[in-house]
Amino acid sequence: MDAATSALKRQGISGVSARSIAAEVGANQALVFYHFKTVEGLLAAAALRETGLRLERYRERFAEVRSLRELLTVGQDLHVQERENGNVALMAQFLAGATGYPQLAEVTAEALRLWTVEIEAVLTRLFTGHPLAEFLDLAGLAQAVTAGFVGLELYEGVDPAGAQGAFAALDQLGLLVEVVDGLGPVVSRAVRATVRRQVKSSGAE
Amino acid sequence: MDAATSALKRQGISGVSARSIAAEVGANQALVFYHFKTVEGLLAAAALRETGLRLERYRERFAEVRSLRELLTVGQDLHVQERENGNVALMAQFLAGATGYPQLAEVTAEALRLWTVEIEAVLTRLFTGHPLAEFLDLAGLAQAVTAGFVGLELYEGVDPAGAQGAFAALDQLGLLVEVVDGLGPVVSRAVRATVRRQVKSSGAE
DNA sequence: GTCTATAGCTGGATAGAC
DNA sequence: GTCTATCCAGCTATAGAC
Repeated sequence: MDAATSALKRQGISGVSARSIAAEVGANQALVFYHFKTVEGLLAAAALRETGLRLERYRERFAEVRSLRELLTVGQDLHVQERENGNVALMAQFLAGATGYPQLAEVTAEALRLWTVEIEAVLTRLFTGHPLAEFLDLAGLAQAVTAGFVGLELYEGVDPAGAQGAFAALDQLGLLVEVVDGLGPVVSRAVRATVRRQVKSSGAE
Repeated sequence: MDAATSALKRQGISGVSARSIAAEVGANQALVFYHFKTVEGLLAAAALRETGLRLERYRERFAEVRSLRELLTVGQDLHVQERENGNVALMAQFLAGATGYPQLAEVTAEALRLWTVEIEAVLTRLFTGHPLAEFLDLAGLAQAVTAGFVGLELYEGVDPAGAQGAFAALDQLGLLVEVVDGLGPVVSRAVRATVRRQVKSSGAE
């Protein structure tokens, strides 16, 4: 499975094969079929195992997050580290492989779900007791965060400077939100009242 | 080039070949090499042409956007339409193909840049005269929006319901932002002053 | 469980007829 | 510009020795 992931990182989904994977660890090509039945089966197994490893590694960090900007910081660390390890390219390959490889599509969805659950837990913690909590769909936002992160990862794959710029802009935006958020109870109440009115009239989806 | 994109949509980067592309239009496999030198060359040419077509089609819509939520709406329309046409899967294939196919990486970056420019123009229009305009990095945010959109597209590829949830949550968030934004000059001035102070002390990146 | 060997296929790419 | 024919490399998957 290690060989599968590293072959995928190096050669992409279109270059990977039972042979290239086996060569990665100096093993024999036929073993892939003996153990995993098909190449796709091996890739799927490797994907699930890999996601588990990554999640374990970051669960602690997630638990320590106390603000949106801290979440972004963890995201950035994760981004840098995972990129160095090549796991970003890996995700791209799985997403691409989802077209035409149903088994791969399934495990990729499962992997993203696992990340989303983790993020939703963080968001729930952050917004417990927040005046606007009732107007936010945290499950949906967690999905948006996961999706956005995936997008940033892939964006960096083809335009590193652009991704940097995006992260910086988001950090600045996070700062803004925090400031607005910290304006105090008077503003907070005003916002709350206005939101309630507006939400009613516009019919929040 | 039409054949190239449609083959890519149907079979993914790992399934595409000079033969499968040629078969798509009942042409001969050797023509790929005659006209484009390599398969990768054909894919790159097709990518650029496709991006141009998409952009033309949405430039008008972008020009009519008057708020963040309208931008999201256009994004959602774009999302639905492009997904129906299979252009989402296409983008995933290009991003994945960027690993190991340098020419593909280059044109993919170029395509994303073109979208980002378009979005930055919209953001600039939206935030001209806005009290917080000076604290926002619009170029970076445009990149973040493009990246986020790509992520959502790919997310939907493996988990359609999840992407729906993300879009809904973002819409709700957009509503919130608009409400806060419309609180009037008093709050607006307070935010501005506070932000200025905070930005100075924390040193905005 | 791991190997060799091999069948059968599909791929990129070229030469050359038309 | 489009085709046929072809070379050769690489692929999945299996059979069977060890």
